[in-house]
Amino acid sequence: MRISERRAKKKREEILKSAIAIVNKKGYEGTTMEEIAAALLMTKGSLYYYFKNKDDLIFQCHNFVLSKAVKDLEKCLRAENGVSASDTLKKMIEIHIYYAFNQKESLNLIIEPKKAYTGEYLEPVLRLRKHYAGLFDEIIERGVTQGEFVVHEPIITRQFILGGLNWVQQWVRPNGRLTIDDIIDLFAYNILKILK
Amino acid sequence: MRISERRAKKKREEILKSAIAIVNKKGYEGTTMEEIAAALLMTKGSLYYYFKNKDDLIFQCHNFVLSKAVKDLEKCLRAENGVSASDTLKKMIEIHIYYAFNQKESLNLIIEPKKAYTGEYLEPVLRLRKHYAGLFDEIIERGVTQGEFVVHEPIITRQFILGGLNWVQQWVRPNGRLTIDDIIDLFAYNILKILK
Amino acid sequence: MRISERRAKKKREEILKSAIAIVNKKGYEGTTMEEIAAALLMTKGSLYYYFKNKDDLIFQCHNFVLSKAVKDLEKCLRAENGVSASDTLKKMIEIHIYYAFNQKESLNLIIEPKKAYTGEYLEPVLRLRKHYAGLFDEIIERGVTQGEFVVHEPIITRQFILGGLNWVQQWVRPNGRLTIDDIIDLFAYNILKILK
Amino acid sequence: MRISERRAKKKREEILKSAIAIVNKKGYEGTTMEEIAAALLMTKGSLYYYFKNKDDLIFQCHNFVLSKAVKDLEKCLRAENGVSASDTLKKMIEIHIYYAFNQKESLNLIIEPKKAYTGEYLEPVLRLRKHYAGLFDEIIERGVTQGEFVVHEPIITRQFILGGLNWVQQWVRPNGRLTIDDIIDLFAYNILKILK
DNA sequence: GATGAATGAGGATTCATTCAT
DNA sequence: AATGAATGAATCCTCATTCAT
Repeated sequence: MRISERRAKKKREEILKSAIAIVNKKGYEGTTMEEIAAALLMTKGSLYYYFKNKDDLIFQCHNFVLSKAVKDLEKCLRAENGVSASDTLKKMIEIHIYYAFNQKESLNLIIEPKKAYTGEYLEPVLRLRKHYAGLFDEIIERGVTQGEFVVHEPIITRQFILGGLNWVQQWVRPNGRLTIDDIIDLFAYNILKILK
Repeated sequence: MRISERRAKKKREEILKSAIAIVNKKGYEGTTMEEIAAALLMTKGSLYYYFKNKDDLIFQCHNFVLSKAVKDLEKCLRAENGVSASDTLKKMIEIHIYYAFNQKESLNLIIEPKKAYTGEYLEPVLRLRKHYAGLFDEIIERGVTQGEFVVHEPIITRQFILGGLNWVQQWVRPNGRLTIDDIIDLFAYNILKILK
Repeated sequence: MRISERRAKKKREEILKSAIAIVNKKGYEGTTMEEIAAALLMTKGSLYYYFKNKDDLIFQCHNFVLSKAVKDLEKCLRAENGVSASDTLKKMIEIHIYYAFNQKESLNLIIEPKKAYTGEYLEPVLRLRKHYAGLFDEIIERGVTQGEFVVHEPIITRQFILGGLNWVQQWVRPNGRLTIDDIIDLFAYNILKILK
Repeated sequence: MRISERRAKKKREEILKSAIAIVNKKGYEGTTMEEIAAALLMTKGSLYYYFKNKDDLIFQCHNFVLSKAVKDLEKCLRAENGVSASDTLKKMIEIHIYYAFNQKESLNLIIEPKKAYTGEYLEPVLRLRKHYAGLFDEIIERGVTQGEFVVHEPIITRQFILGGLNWVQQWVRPNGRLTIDDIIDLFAYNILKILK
């Protein structure tokens, strides 16, 4: 029981990972169950053994990666040592860009949830996204409290910052003139200019 | 001929405008030819007299709006009076947000062109977008030249700024707590903080 | 406009008639859109030009024939001349058996509507059936009023009678020992025995 | 062997009983192997250890119930005490209605066997049904022989009566205005009117 | 120019069935 | 005996596209 359950979970993750790659290449509507199955050398029907339907599968793709990213951000945010808000934020920017870049295939923050998800799946997606965004609110607030940041309308500012960060997936290409670390530095530099 | 040509052109624009409204609401994949036709009290078939196919039509929607936005931006950029770079940029931000707000989907800069457009349509879209972005580069450069802005790596900074601006589409809702004008002010405020 | 409308209606009826034959041979679930289309030398897709979906098509099949039967029964019931209730009823039996026999392919009173129809289609089917049954109630009631019939619990009795009549489709075969007219006579004889 | 055989038989019956309940609720096509298995806390696959395939299983459901009904009818018919044909018939009506009411679908005499059963299963079903009907012929004949009934064309009359009885399935609902016993009385009353 | 009608290529989903373990 | 997993055929339905009139 234990074993088969674990095996099933592993398989589910395997499917998710493969599906994520396809979804991010072709988009939500552009991806077919057929294609996902084929990439795994399975048949369409088998997918339905592991996922209720396409919406479910795609939803779990999104969830899978976003949850991981959230966990990373939270760890960074909860670090107990006396790190300044600026440094924590910079670390968070790094994490975000890491996901957007290395896991581009998996964390599509760009798609509009309302178009991609319906009914029962929409709400959890929105919740998770809100949570994700909230982590940035938290660090901004902390910076303000500690007198490190000066922010007018923090929510709008956070929206602006996240927009800039998300946009990375649209244009950053590996092997560009600048390294990822360069970009992270520049972004952090710009963002701190806004917040100070 | 002349007359009929002109009439056809007018009809084409009429279709575009109606289609844009629908695309804005339902998105690219969510829009059907049927729906576009119905809204104009035409039949599906007739659309094919004016547009080669759906991709063509949607492409032209995008083009139509983006071109108008470009024209607006250019007019603002070319205004000969001695406006400061800051003020010009603020005006440009206003224009962008206006379009992002009112023409949501047809000016969907968030869409990855490589996903949405194929073959003959991809290249013009990319070109126009590059042009659009270039207008922001231009104003930044001007500000730098005139000693008004101080920018490190202007392209990266512009990408960041445009990201923040494009993202507006995803979250600005009419009747929110803040008015569009408030948001424009806040965005300009933040952006100028980066650039100064 | 007139013409094309009329042509469409004719086509719709053509489809219905063909579909009716198939549905009655294979049953509701056993019939596929493919099959219906093939029988008409059309493609599946075309059916959807005329009918919203399978439920709609099947519903209209049922409706088409049942409505005709109802009309026939009503004409017979409303005949102004001083026909006795017995004679009217006999005529109605004849009509019912006529449909069950000659139009066996089309009037399947046997299928359980609740299983075959869903949502929006169930209610009209039930209503029409109730109406059909009501016509028999009417003649029974008339007979009672006129002192011609003596009936205890007319609804139950009518249910019993209609059951016996509907059953005809299960066993009457053309070219049996008895003619249809024989069967009608025998049924009328038995039914009148119940009612008198 | 003996023991395991007996255990298998018991299991088979257990499955049948559970399946019958489901089939009664959802009908032949509406029932899935999955569902039957789930109700028994088994998996789909296991069912195939006990039954060749779905047709087999459903056929045996039908058989199981119909055989029991036949047995009940026969017991009633063979009762040696000097019961009148009328009383025997009334008892048979009671049995039929009891089954029609409680075992709705699995004793679905309304289903056209040729539609539901194929190949090897069709013939036994037809045979059993014929036998079932024959029991009613028998009592009618006995009544005639004993001078209790007067029947013209007994086969047609029996068809009519059985039709009325089978139809019960379609309309009797628990908690109606009349009790089952009321309905049995009324049916018997009407049927005897025909036969006398 | 316009349209009614038809088409056909998919795509999601269901489910009976199989089979290695 | 049982099951988890996989399969594939079948089925409904959508929609861009075509074309004769």
